[in-house]
Amino acid sequence: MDAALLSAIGSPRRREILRLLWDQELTAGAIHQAMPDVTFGAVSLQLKVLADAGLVESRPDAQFRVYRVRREALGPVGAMLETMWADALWNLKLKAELKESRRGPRPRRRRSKAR
Amino acid sequence: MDAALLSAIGSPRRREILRLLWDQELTAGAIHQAMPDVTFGAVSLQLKVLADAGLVESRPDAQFRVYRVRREALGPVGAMLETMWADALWNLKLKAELKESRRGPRPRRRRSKAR
DNA sequence: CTTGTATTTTAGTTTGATCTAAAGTTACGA
DNA sequence: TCGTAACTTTAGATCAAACTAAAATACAAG
Repeated sequence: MDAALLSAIGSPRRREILRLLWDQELTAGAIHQAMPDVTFGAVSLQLKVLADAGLVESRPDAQFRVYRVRREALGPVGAMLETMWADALWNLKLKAELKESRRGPRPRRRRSKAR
Repeated sequence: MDAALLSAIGSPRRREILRLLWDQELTAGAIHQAMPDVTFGAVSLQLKVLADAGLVESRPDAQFRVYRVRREALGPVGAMLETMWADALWNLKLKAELKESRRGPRPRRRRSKAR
């Protein structure tokens, strides 16, 4: 219930992750597969922000790392998010919103392997 | 109850304004007086963001413009903010947090009048 | 120990958010 | 109508969030 929580859920990208994790545990890799427009590294960084804010936690599981939401940390905001996600209009807006809110460099061509 | 609300309360500066307005109406000028580290223009811009998110509204009053919080738009988040503000520890942290989270240019010396 | 897979961390880049300063707008009152 | 006060908007500057690519780490299994 502090400022870090509020700024954590202020980011559409992080809300996207929360939504994926809302009713299932997922590995970092699975989260990344569901977010094809960013690199694995970017997902990992946002997971760290969420973890530092206490909104998600992870445990090792063989060679994987499994993430889950800590709903209790969200308090009443959890219900708000659920309402937003249940709203069909919101779903339609999601893609546009993510595209709009993109920051950072555009994808670059991977340098072709030196031979 | 949409994404604009969540990103609006994600900013410490805007939460500071919400707090000032929480239990009283204030003119834009009065808000600025309570925030001596930013210019009037910056306050006005943040008030616009809050108004666009539906979190505050304003009405003209003679030569002034009076702002007030629309608590109903905040839903359960309002109670969360109150809890945060009631927490004495949070109060101690406020100044440091604002200093840390500053963005944009540092104040420049006002150019001395050409003579 | 080596190889491969999963993830984190680092270094560097881009862009939007936030700011300042100044110009523009609106409304009151002399 | 003119001036002034209150506020908003614009143009430009700076900073940190969010990204990419690549290097580093962790850990399992052969």
